[in-house]
Amino acid sequence: MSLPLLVVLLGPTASGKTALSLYLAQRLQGEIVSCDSVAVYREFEIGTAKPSLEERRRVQHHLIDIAGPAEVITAGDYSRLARQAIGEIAARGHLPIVVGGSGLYLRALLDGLFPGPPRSEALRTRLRERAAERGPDYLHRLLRRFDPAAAQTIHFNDVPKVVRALEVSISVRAPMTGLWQQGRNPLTGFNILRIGLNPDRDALYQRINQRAREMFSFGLLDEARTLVARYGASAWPLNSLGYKQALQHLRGEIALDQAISAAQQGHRNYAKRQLTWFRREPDVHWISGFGSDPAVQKESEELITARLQP
RNA sequence: GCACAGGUGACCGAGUGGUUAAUGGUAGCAGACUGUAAAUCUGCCGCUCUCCGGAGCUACGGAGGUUCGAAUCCUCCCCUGUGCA
Repeated sequence: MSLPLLVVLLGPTASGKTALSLYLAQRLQGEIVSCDSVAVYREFEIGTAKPSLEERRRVQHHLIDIAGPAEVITAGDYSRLARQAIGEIAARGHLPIVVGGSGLYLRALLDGLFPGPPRSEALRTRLRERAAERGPDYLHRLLRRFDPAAAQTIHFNDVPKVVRALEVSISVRAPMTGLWQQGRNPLTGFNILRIGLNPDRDALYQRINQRAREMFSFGLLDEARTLVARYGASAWPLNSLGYKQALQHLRGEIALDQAISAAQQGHRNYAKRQLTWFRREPDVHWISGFGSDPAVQKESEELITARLQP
């Protein structure tokens, strides 16, 4: 009895994951499970390069627009919801295709997270207040007491990770790295095929530059303005690439062309980080090219059909 | 044409006689990443070789000069900006 197939399509922003996923879903009776930490939010449209409504009518999409702009979705939330969606798709006899650029979300989905507590806003605020009083090293020194092993791995400048480790260690009353020993809760029951898109770096950067510029000409500023008016400037996803720069311009801090080039640069840096993350992902079938390229689409389709017929 | 100001490594920009291959920043490259991850953080970053301790070479517009020693001082030349003509 062979396990149902789960296709995972990964790659940096602007590598053509959407185009490829639409092609594959249509050819192979697939449904798409987005793995994108910003596309989960409604009303974030232009800056997220979500598939269009027309595309979403043609192919069933999941995990897009599942939360309001003022809500917070975490890797844990994503993992649970995505697993549910994948199970349902497989039960329907369709091919689940996970399409993503958010490395942590993908890992949370495939490998799971350690059995730790979710974030605690109250604890975090308290920690940060103390840190403000007692200096920048304070949190890391504290972590050395609560979880020496974690303190060893986490750089003292990496405040968010230090805070999370403290948050876990304090609320569980045991070192976080001890919990890690219990392992993760990986996704089971599927035969996973990972396909990675890896276009030429210069070509990718050019495409990113062009796309980021288009976001502005397609109305990113208006969208950002509306979101701020409705949900306030502190809505978390407004910190995302493109939106952040749009807001800086709306506040009059930078000129429009500066906002555009900052957004382009942010996206380029992000793409590079994604590639670093995905290089560590096991068993990826890397294809060098864009997902919009027919040859790449053909090659991916063949990879999948080879796995479908045992 | 004259008067100022200035030309520094891919870019911006400090340095104004000696621990200077040259502070910072940006870009770029590489890496990390266990519940905000489109976040956050780390390393490398003139060239060549390296037993990774280091060794050699080339560098601050160009050419000369002063000096034990110059990106830093002097002379001439080239170029840029601003002002006056």
